[in-house]
Amino acid sequence: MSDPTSLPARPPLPVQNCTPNLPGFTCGLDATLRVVSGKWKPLILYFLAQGGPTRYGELRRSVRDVSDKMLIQQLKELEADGLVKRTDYKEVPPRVDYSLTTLGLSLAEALVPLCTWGTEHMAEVSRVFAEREGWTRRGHQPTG
Amino acid sequence: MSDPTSLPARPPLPVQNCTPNLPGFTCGLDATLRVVSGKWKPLILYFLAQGGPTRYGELRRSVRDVSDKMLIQQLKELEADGLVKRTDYKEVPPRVDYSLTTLGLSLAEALVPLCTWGTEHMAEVSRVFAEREGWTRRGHQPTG
DNA sequence: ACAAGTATGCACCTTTTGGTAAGTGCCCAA
DNA sequence: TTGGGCACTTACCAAAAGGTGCATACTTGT
Repeated sequence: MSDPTSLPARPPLPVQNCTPNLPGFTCGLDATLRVVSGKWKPLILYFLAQGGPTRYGELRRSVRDVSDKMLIQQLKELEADGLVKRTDYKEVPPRVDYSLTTLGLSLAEALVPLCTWGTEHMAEVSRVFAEREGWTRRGHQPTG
Repeated sequence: MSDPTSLPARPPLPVQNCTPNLPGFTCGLDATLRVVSGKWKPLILYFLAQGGPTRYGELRRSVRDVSDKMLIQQLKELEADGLVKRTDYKEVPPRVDYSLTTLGLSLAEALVPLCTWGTEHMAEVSRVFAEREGWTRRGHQPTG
């Protein structure tokens, strides 16, 4: 009956919507991950979702440890993907700000469950990563 | 009133839960992305969520174009992260299967909105990617 | 005996991603 | 005149991710 090889009566599939569609994407999730993956993109999305239109410099200061090159690059990609809008006020000294588009906002909304999951299971995930990488090297007080 | 510089009365923040927490993760989303990013991981999660315990070979055939090295590697990582369980039946010829853990299943559930988003906006995303990369090289009729 | 299938491991290489440091053109303050 | 802030840009480099192909040890089928 509970023979692992037969696997009867599957409970409701959690990851539906994941049907291979357009060329280049294996599924919706794949498409999504391509636009959000990038070391700083989630953070950028996060800050823009929170703060609304944000100037470059401010964003730069908000997203800690990001370099100019990286920030610009990720912003450009997000812009090219239609997730953020860049507004250049053509002033001098330069003034530019970035905000989420409707698409970007909808993505940010879709990300909420992932944020929640990550927050809830961060301890587990963190623990496992700590061992894989040399994470405790600087000594941020492990167990002892 | 709708002066872009003043931004009054923010609507509800969509990406809450994204508060910097444990060392190594900037936010929950960051933690989540670290465990799901990997070229084949979403697909693996997808198939496991659909099919339940799946033998290596079957998975290999399901996840099209994946190589042994990659599949094994991603499975190992997913296993190390506590998302999938590997069962070795110690038979000969070898028989091993992979299934989602409770944690893996909960993640798969959290991924659903992303799948949906990706599916809904795949056309847009695909279009933009087509131009960025050399996507049209095989000639799937561009504009001209 | 030989090929094929089973689930991996390993060596080597290319591509992608991320990071550092410097420079640009413009203005303002000291 | 020097220095700083603004929003970038560029050249170069290191690290991570991904890919190819061969090897293993054992069994079944031809």
